[in-house]
Amino acid sequence: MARRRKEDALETRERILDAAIEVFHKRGVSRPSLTEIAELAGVTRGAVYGHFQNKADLFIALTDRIQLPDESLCQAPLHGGCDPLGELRKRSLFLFREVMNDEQYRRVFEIILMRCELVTENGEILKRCTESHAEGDRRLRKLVEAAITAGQLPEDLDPNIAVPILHGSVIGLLNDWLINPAYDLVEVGTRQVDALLEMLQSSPHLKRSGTLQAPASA
Amino acid sequence: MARRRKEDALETRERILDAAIEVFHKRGVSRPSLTEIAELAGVTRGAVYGHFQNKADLFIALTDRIQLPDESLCQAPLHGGCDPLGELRKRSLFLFREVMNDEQYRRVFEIILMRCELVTENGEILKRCTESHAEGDRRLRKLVEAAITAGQLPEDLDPNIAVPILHGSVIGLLNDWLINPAYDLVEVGTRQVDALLEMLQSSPHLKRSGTLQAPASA
DNA sequence: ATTTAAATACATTCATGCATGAATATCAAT
DNA sequence: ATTGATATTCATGCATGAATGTATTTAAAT
Repeated sequence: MARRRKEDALETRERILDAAIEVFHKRGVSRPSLTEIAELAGVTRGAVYGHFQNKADLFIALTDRIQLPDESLCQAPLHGGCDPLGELRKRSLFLFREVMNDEQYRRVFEIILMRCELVTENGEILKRCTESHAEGDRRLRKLVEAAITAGQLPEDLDPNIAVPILHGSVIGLLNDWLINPAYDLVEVGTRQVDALLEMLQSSPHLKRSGTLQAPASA
Repeated sequence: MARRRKEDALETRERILDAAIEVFHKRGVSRPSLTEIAELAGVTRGAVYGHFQNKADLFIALTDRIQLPDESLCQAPLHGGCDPLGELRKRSLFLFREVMNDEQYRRVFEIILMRCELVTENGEILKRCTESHAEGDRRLRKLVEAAITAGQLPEDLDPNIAVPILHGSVIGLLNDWLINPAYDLVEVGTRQVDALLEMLQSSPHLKRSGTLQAPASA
């Protein structure tokens, strides 16, 4: 074939990306050839190489279109800070809703989560995953500490305990649901977050005293 | 080279398996060739084909040596049933301890979790993952229901809510820790489980009334 | 006329799986 | 204990196929 208009070229690019999502989602990232993706997109391999350097580059372009859960959960630097817990709740529910309702988002996320190999050869996405995870923890910690300062959480709550539990529970529910979406994620998620926040306020098992823990200075 | 004694042959097999763990853990399952694994094991590809049919077969042999978290979490059909909550607690802590202390176990688990592609071409491991997940949910539900019957949890606790939250939280913490093992999993895990069980007993957000939910018949 | 999207053709690389062969372990028979 | 036959582990070499990346060509848009 021959040259298309600029708009057509962009559309071709999108078609390739969509085809790649479908193929990667069904067969993983490593196995399928570019031929397979090209054919599903209705073009030849030449077109793919015209838009992307190689499969890794195509994969990166795909993942750039979505936010990872940790990125979505902990984006802005908690504006204002008047209601940290409300902020946390809002963001969690937003994430649950987005994952549940946006099919395309979900499929890309499923590819990253369980249909690609997080190794150095996939440097870009590996980096994003680990860094967003770490950054998520950091932001979550700030939220929790702000909540303590604001009086929304008890003084003697141990962030070293609360943060990983909170993070693991929310992200864990999300991942679980992706594996087996047998329930209403938004409803269960809402209840989870509410119950967890309540738990942070009241549970003696999350206090600093329990086991020896580096006592927060100041 | 030539034939070895039976024991030597078994040792060769083990060496190949260990080499495969190392290679898969570092570079993922799909990329490395059998040559790479053989060389690390100090043999040639011929030896690998002598012990395993192909890479997929080798990978299966690897994963057969460990239990998945859900398998470990929900093995026996809850013997006796006098103390369901204690049973649940015990199993969770056992899992946390095992993952934290057994390096080999952990590496294989990390391969399954984030260094292989869970697609139909990897049928065996995909099946194990999805089935153990489902079975884990089923067993967890039985435990929760038994706990309600035994009076350890409130009558109006909604298992449809409690089970996914419990499962997601525990498995989520485990997965989180594997990504970034920056804390003591056993300590945080213990506190998490204790706080969660407490939460199940007291939180109004996990009751049946909240939103319309299929009322458990009888 | 020139530029560019996309097809086509081609060379190269590489992993796989198998067939073959070497050399020792194992065991039965003496 | 020695010998001989057999089985078995592992190395080697080869044929095959497939995917990749690039170079070249085509033909339309500007």
